[in-house]
Formats: sequence, structure tokens, C-alpha cells
Amino acid sequence: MLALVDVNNMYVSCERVFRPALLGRPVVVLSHNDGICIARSNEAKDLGVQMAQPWFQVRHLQRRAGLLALSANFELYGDMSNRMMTLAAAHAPRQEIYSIDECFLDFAGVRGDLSEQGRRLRAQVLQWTGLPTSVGFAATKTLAKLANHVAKTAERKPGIYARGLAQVCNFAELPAAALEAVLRATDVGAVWGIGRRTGARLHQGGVHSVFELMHADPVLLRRQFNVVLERTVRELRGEPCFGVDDAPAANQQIMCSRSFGEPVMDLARLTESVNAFASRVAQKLRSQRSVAGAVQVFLSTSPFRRQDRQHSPSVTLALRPPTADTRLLAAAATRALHGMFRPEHRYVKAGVVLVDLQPQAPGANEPDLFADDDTPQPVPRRDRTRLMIAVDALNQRFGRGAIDVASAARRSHRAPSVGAPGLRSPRCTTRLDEVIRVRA
DNA sequence: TCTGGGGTCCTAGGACCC
DNA sequence: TCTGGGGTCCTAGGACCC
Repeated sequence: MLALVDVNNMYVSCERVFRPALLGRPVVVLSHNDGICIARSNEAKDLGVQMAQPWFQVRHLQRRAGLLALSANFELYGDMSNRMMTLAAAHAPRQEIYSIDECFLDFAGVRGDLSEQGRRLRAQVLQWTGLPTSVGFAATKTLAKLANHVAKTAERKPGIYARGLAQVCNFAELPAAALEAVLRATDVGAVWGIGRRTGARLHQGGVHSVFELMHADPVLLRRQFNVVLERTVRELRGEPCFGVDDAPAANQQIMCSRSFGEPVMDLARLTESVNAFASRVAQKLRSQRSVAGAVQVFLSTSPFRRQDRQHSPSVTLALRPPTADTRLLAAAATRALHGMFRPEHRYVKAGVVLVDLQPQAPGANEPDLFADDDTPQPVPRRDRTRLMIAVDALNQRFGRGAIDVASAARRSHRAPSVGAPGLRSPRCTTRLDEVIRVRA
């Protein structure tokens, strides 16, 4: 038996923990440049605010409906996520952290009342972190995701599902007729792995509810769609196709990109941004103890500005030998940028991607246990590595960007906020100088 | 005027080989 | 008119997730 534990409206819920005045009010959290909504409270959803909707399209709801907007505080969300994941992990033998706000728990071999266990988990996370969660139990990942969806929807929207399914929903203890009613009432688009495209095609083909999808022919679906949909349908029928992975492999690519908020035509400014991105991905690369065999840089004009000539080039440069050195990565990224930049275009986005990632060679970072004392070490390379270790340690201690390559932008890739919306909340769980002050 | 930032997996098609 | 057959590897692009 698997469970999926998911924080309701994660980012908004994190903000509400430290600002209870936000409870009950329509709230959204905005992306980096305050460009789009990346999280919505239930009240904001009820106002019709869509996921990833541009802020300028809903800004009028501030006055008309009291909508509140906050700038994202990812440091806070990451820390709250760690706390929630640690608590959840203690409730089952195995945990797969699937995203910042959800994890699968594998209860294989565990006896007893799992629904009760789920309610205890939920109560503990709520009391210890302040975060509200939903829990779905079922035999496969896809079904557990679906049970979780039902638990959430049953709490939020009356009338679709039975009230008793709210918060913790266990498909395994549902009578067959009740389960069928749930599956008939749920659109295929709610199924994990079925997005807008596939959902629309299924509807065209006459498959509307999850119940109908479960009774479609998997082999036929594979032929008409793809192998992913076949596996999804098998999972809906209770046949596990996706395993629980509690030891995720290192990333295969590492990216840093930003939208500028306003068009940029200045190569010097792009160079600063690209160097800042390179510095950031290099740091992420070292933290997973990898080296990159190639660096890719991309630029993009705005597809929303129809009147502009479009230009979205991308250049990949090989790194020989593979490296995790910020200066080498920044230099390569700069070369790539200069090779593709065209001064007549209005660029609104740029990014740096590290690909062809490989494990760091043994001994590059720490002494090789099995090496002879007189094994020759390539001195310049060791010096590079030690410099990078020092850079990472300084940034860890004094905050990101405390030390950087000179060519990197210092926040210059951040556009000014587009208006009223809130300041970022304090990083009160990770920064001593931002902790909440309580008056005596 | 203003439209995110990460990731994953799968597939089709081309290059190349014998 | 008609233009092998089978295999591998790589890449770009699509679809999806949160």
C-alpha cells in the first residue's frame, strides 16, 4: 500500500504559518519577477485565478475582491518542506520525495489501520509545522495520486465527492460501488500523467471519466498514444508500473534561467546575467558532486510580442576535460553567448544549462583512500577544486552571492517589481537576522 | 506595458555502420 | 517504374510534472 502526502497550496500555506492574518483571504504567490501566479489559496482559486496566470491579468482583483499578492520566498518554502518531509518519513518504512510539497510513502509490510496512520501523520504535520496536508492511499502511485486529489477536492468543493473522503482518502477501504462513483465523477484530466493535450484527445475519442479510461484497452492506447499512457492505465487498474524510488539519482541536467521583465539588447548586461547563471549552476553542480561535460546557453525573445522579430538561439560548448570550476564554466558560457548574440533583437530571457553530467573523479575533492602516498596529484587542478570549496563555504556562511566571479551580475538580471504586490516575507526559519520578533 | 523556472521521459528521424 | 536490411547512437522536440 502506498500513500501520497501533499501540502495544500504549499507556498501560500507557508506564508500563512507566519502571517495568520492571511488565513481566509484570497492570496497568490508570484514568480521571480512578479510576472505570474505560482501558488493560489483556495479563496484565490474561487476568484478564478489560474495556475501560471500573468499577474497583470488578475491585478484588478486586488481592489475588487481583496486579492493579496506576495513575492516568492523560496528559501522559506524549502526549509518548511524539509521539516514536513522529515516528519512524514517517520511514518513509513520508505519515502520518495517527489517534489517540494509532496512525497510517496511505501507501507509495504506494515499492518494496522493505515487510514488512522494517515490521520495521525496529518495532525502531526499540522501541529508541528502549521502546514495542512492531504493524504491518499492506494495500491499504485497513480491511484495514490488520484486518492489524494479526491481527498483535496472533497474538502474544498462540496457536492462532487462524499464529505467523508476529505483530508485522508483510502481507496482500499472504499466499497466497490463508492469507488466506482468516485471514478465516474472524476475527469481523465485529473489523472497523473495526463496533461492538456492527451486529455483533449481522450475526450475527442469519447473517454471522459477515469472510470472509462480504466476500461479502455491498454494495447490500443499504446498504439494510438504512447507507452506512458498504457502504463498509466495499468496503474489505474492496480498493476504497479512505477516503483517507489527512495534514493534518487543525481540530476542529469542543471539549469538556471530568468526572464528579464523588460527587453534587453545590451550584450554587456546579458554577459553579466549569463555569468551569474553560470555561477549558480556551477554551485549546484558541485553540491551534487558532479562535473559537466558541456555547457549550453540560450537566449529568447518574447513570443508574446508578435511585432518583434523572433530569435531564440542556443549554443552548446563541450568542456574538455569536464569541470565544475565556476571560472571555466562562466568563460565557456560567455563565449557561447557572444557567438549567438544579435544586437537587433529584444531578448527577454536567458539561461545556462549544464549537460553531460558525470560523477566527480575520485580524489578531485578529497584524498583518494587507496592511492599511494606518492601518487602524483595534478596540482593546478587540486588548487582549483580547493578554491571552489572555499567559495562554496563562504557563500554558505554569508549568503548566496557573497563571493562570485567579477563578471556576474549582482541582481541586475532582476527586473523591478511590476507594482503593488507584496514584498518577500522574512526568511524567518533560515536567517537569524530575519527571525520573527515577539513583543513581551 | 506587463506572460516562470526548474526537471523527466519518450519518440521520430538522421547519420552511420556492415 | 523499380532503389536491402538490420542495427546503433545521437539529437531535437514534444508532452508531462510541480
